[in-house]
Amino acid sequence: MSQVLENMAKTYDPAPIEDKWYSTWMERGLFKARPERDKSKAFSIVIPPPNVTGSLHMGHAFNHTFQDILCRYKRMKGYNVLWLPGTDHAGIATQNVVERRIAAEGKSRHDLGRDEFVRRVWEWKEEFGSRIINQMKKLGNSCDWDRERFTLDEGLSRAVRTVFVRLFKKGLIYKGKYIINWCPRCHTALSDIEVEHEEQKGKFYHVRYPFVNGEGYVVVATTRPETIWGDVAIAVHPRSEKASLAGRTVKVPLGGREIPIIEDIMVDPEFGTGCVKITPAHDPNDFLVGQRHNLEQVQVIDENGRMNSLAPGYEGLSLEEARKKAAQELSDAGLLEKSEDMVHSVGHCYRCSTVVEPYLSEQWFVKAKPLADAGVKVVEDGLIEWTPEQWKKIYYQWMENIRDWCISRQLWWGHRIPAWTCSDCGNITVSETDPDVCEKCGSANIIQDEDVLDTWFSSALWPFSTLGWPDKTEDLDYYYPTSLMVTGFDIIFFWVARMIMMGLEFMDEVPFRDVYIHALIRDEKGQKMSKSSGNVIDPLDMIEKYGADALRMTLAALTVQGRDILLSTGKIETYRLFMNKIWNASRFALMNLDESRELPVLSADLPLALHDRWILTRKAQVAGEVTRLLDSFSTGEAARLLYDFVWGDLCDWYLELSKPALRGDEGEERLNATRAVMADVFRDVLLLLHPFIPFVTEELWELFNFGGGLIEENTWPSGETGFAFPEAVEKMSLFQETVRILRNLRAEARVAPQSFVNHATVQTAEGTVLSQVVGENRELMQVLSKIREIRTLGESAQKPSGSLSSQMEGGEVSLVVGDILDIEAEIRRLEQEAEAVKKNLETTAKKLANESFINRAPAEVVEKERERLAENKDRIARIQENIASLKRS
RNA sequence: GGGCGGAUAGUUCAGCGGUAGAACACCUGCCUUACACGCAGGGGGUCACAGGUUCGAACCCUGUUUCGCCCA
Repeated sequence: MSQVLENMAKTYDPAPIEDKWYSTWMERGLFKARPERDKSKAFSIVIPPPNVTGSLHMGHAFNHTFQDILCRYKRMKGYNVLWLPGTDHAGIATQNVVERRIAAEGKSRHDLGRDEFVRRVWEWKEEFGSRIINQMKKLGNSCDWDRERFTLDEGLSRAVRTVFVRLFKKGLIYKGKYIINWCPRCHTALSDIEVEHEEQKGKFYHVRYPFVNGEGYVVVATTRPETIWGDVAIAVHPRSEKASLAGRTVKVPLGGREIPIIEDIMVDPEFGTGCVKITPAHDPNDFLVGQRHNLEQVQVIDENGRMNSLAPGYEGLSLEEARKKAAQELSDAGLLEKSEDMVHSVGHCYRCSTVVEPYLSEQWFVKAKPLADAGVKVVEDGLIEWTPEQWKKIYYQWMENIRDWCISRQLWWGHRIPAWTCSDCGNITVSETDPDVCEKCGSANIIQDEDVLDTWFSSALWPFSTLGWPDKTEDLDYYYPTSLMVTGFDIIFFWVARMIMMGLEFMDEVPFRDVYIHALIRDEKGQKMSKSSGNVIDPLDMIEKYGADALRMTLAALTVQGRDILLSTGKIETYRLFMNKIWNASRFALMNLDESRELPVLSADLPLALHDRWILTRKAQVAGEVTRLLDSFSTGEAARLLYDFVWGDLCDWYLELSKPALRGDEGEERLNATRAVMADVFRDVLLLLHPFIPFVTEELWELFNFGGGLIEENTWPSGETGFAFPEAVEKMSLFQETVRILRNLRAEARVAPQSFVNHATVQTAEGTVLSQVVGENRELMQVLSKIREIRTLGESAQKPSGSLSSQMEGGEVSLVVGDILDIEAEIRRLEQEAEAVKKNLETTAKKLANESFINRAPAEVVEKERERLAENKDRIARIQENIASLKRS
């Protein structure tokens, strides 16, 4: 045995191989993208940038595996591939992490001051930012790491500023005092989509507001009695029975302010009491009502989510405390009519889950409508294809109802807004370079806005900012628009939609041609993986335990359109076994190819056996199919097809069938032919598997010595090989069926697995395919079924007595066992078989008895049914005969 | 309230007009010279329910039930 084989472990161990090959790929510049002349060859993907301070979770692993499969596939197809990696500065999340860190030192960011705090975040980024990048490498990501970007790096910051300034000058960015979503814990504004709504139990308080003049009161229902302090009006619907109340004045039951009853169509007369209290500073709908009616905005809640001094006696209370106290106070005053249980939807911060407060403050906004209109049009025009298509609808729905985007965040970590307010004239100067003086009055008394931009603002520019924009770069020219965007449905609004809007606005072209939206990874019970529920499966643990290939193959094979993926270690285990299978199959092949270091070449004049022609044909079919599947982003089906082909066709059948020839039992020529076929099949199988499991295939490629450099530098198997024999597929399936029946009969007869049965017969009419198959492959059939002699018998021939038999397409297979010990049992078995055939026969007969079936069904379907009927009739007759003969004996 | 998706073997899921499939799990038996991380054989399903379209429906249509997600 050669050196190579001796070094090949009996069990596949990924650990020593994966790191070795990743460094080799890097050294050889395999992932390096180089723009060239022919633009039609460009294939580019920008990675959805993970949070720089995060670590790789299963969602990333899944997302990246998908992209990596396509990138590697495209390289092998001859494309000029760029997979551009990078990370995101994740404003809120990262700032939170660092704040927590310094809190451990007993300090707040305010103690440090802005500059020092930002310095500390950068420090943290330098320390941990490379972690996730290294984790991506462990997975095998074939990114061009020389082009790695970060949303806060110099170039991207320049892009952000350029975009901000241009949008501002175009009137698409404005500053204003509006009600926004405020996270009292993160101390920042959030955009609408950063709020997660959740159904919660609460109380619906029915509160009396007494009239100022005269007796009586109106009843208003609210879930938030603490905001009564900020009430400035009561609204009724103009066409409801309550409309007559309009114009009267009531007294706010807390604080006693006198407020008017007004009419507004926002009120739903059917809901609650039909009277709504208006608190413009603390409710988004009320805010709009307040604007329409020019109402005062009374703010009674502060930025920490506590009551302020405008609510005397409540100052400093949390909202929950205030709510309780208000309810109590109202009840004591006899002003609480009733309180009922109610489930209502409450907004939470998507970063820290704190209840979000509608909060009145001055913020920056993007006027989204004009941008969204363009974004809808390009999708309608088919310039961006969605897979699966259903997500298009969700996209339209959101884009068509888009609201202005609040982009300012009260954070320190992020792109600081490039706007300077003049203390003298109040003018705002917005500029790409830091200005020294006010552009209007020339005063040097200008102060930069304290806020930073939403991280998603910079992410929206990712497809072009990473390629060098605003500069005109070669990369941008060659790789933009990118080919494909791969991401989860949860960030269609956050990211996909905004990239489309920004791409169109600044590049005048879509950011990507295809969007592939995938599902989420969940645990085996279907729960979302989260640290708090302790059900996280860490991809790095899995890589360490099973190897990156096994994890990748699992993720690929489990991919199904439109369904979440329920992952468990058991599933990864299954695919780890597949790695071992490929490894050992290759080991077997190598043992038999090894004698001559030169690889045998497949040629037309070699004596090919049925199974050779069959495996070559199947391989070509599979190659064609996998190609088609990958072109339509069906990585899951492709992976499953390859799994079945390798394990089922190649290992279970072909390798077993090749053994006699490889032992030399069939002579020199057959030995050579078998080697040539085997080498050819393994070569293509490794190529086809490579995008899915790059490490083990690279290792095996080298062991086989297939040449052509690294495996990925070789050409993708097209499926058109010139070695396809369609008739071999049908013949092989008859061969397999015969063997299966023989094995089954052996088991029925309780023949010990290792012992040989003397003989068996296959009874079939002269000249059938079956008789041909048996005639041409007798020895192999005997080997696989462990029978010394298999004879073919003509239709009318007398079958040897004492045999167990079973029917198959075109004939009867019998295992001759001499004395049948249990004749009764055998009769029962045959009767069962007859019963099954009869059932089939009945359905077929019913169909054929139906005149409209004969008339309307396609001719070939009818023909097939007729054949089936005849076949089943024969089978039953033969079984009956067998039963009768058993009964005679 | 509006929308989307799922319901197929014990479990996880393929299949999406022409006689129901895989993987795990289960049962029987095997260390057969690549692999016991393996091999061979086997059992197991009114394809949620009710209508409809069709010669023919797990598959298409309409309802119902139920689970999950998104938006308000």
